Amino acid sequence: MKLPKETKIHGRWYDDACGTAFALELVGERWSLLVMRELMLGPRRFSDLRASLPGISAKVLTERLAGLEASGVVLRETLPPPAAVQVYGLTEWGYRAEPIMQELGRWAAASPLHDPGLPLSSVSFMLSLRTMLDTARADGGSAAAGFGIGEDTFIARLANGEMPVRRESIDKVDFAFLARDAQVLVALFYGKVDPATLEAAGALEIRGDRAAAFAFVTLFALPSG
Amino acid sequence: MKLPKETKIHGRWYDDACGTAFALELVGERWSLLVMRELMLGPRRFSDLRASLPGISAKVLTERLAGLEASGVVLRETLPPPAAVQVYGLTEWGYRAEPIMQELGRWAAASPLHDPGLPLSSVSFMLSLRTMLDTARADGGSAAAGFGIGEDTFIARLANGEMPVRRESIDKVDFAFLARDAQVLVALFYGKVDPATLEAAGALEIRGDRAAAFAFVTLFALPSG
DNA sequence: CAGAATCCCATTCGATACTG
DNA sequence: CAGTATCGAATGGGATTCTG
Repeated sequence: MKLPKETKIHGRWYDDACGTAFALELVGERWSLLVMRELMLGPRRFSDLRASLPGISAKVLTERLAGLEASGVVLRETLPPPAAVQVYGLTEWGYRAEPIMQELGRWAAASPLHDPGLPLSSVSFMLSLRTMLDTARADGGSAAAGFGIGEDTFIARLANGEMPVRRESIDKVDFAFLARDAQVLVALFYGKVDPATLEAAGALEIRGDRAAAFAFVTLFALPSG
Repeated sequence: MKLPKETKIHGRWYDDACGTAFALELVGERWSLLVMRELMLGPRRFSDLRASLPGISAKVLTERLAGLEASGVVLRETLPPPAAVQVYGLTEWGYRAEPIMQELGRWAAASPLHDPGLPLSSVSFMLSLRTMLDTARADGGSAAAGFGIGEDTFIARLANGEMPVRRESIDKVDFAFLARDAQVLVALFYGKVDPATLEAAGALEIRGDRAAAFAFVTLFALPSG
């Protein structure tokens, strides 16, 4: 006779009261943190997530979402009619995991083995901007910067040294960067490639106040050493 | 004919330039971060590591150490004679991973599911002190606090709002806490259990300047909510 | 299209035994 | 003590299929 195999929160790996160990039990499985990363800028649908995470299978995504939901990190909700679609979003506590990803990224960026040539999801790029914002230089400045990356649009609103980013349509911004993919923006913001070159290649379009847009780009930089 | 199967850095999981994803390729395997945690306060021997990580097998520990060495996180060295034993330590870059663990711990501590009753390694406890130091209250203060936890001894040197912790014998400190295990110190520092109770139970001994020791304890607290 | 269910192979893990 | 070797069991994850 088999027990009905209750939803397990994935049984206690490390017998350890350390907060780090507990966190790893919650989000230490393969893919978990990357799923959370993709939700960090707002709820998404199952297939959006799948598309943003090259290599994840439907099964694994289902499992991770279920696990994260059981852990109180993810919330599954059905949008009100007429949309009536299912979306997954982070709980308030889930959103507070952003510093974990920032520290991981900051640390890994200092590795000599890092290959920045790989593809990048639009969310990854937008989150990296938040991490790489030079708060000293940005302080006092303010701007509403639009981003169009493939099908996705975001607005980053710089004010008081903070810069929340939201998935939002980009009308009413001071300027906007429209790019085919996130790598183009990596070249622009971190590679400091000349915008004119990218525009000439048809990979980038800058709308609105171009001077302000160029100034905005200078607020971001990879850690120096 | 079989290829000699070169040391693989464990082949590319996520095809993703995001720093977070890359970090997870380096240290995202089960146990990796906990091994690093145990090395965070100084080099250890294989069997010390095994003893501090309840549940890890010799095989997995060997594999993780090799992987971390290949990634440039861990360094294997042989102590000069007459000791001549093998120890594993973090590289300079490896030590810079501490904020990752702090953020993980901080975040997980806010979970309602966290069970603080589990056993805790001495390193976990000492690292938690660094995380939970109330820098506002500690600023200006200074002290050399000794800790004896089981067989391990550490000194935490508070000065200028910083508090490095080192594996070191505890003579020449202002005061020292001697405890049977880390849980006793959790009760003292975070549970705010009366020291007298713990001493009466034979679980704790406080040496040196007791008043200063009591004041020191008040500098640490779990996040309020 | 969203996602649950099944199948099956590859990998990983842990226990035990063994070695310098 | 510091691992290596081997083996069986558990798990993971891709592919495919099925349902609303």
